Amino acid sequence: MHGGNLRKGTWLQEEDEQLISFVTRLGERRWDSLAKVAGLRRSGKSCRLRWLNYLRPNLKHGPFNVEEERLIVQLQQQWGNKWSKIARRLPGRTDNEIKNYWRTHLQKRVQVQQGEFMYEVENLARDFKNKSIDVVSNSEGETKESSIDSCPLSDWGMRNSPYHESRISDWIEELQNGFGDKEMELGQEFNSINGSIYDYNPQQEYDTWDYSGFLWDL
DNA sequence: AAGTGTGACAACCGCGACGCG
DNA sequence: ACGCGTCGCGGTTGTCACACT
Repeated sequence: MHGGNLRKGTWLQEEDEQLISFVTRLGERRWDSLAKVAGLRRSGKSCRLRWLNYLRPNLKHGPFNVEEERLIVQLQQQWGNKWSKIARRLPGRTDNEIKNYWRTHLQKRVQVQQGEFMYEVENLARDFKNKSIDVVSNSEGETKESSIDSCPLSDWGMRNSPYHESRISDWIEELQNGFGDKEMELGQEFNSINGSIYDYNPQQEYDTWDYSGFLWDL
């Protein structure tokens, strides 16, 4: 097909009406032929896109609701930019619409929200580190250096024990059982901090929604 | 009021997959 | 098996409206 005489850009109402009329009669196929038969100076691709994204019946054209937003973010994280696949889970929405909505509305929100989550975790970790240095100083009369700054967060819990325990929970337990009141108090504090970071249940699948409560308020 | 920046959405483009003769 | 036309997908660009200076 020669593209020299083809129209581009925004569709006119007459073109839409013409397209609807011919797709209804001929079906959603052979777009190049359909465009010719319909007398549309558009490429088959352009006709197909226009039909699928805007003219097809049962399309929703309003704003996305919260449930749809949640689903988009969840599925995007699960499948990546598989917009057509994601679109199949949102009846009445098109891949193009979802893709645009993701880029203009959701992507930034998710990035901000994830950044804030990591900020919170790092604060807790820093707090935890400071307390651990205090306790070690008190119990052994010297301060041992923590390697938190050089450790990835995921490894940090395992590596940072001043007793070089392989399990940080053992350390917490030891603190709570073996020390005096002051240390016991600290141990409980550790436990509460520790719990917020390390009470990881492998049976539970963590995803964005487990730590993104405020995403929808942004 | 005019110029500029930004966000939202529509449409196009390139490329790979698929089906058919 | 191969070539060609068509389709589907994801990335990118164009356009418009509105906010801001």
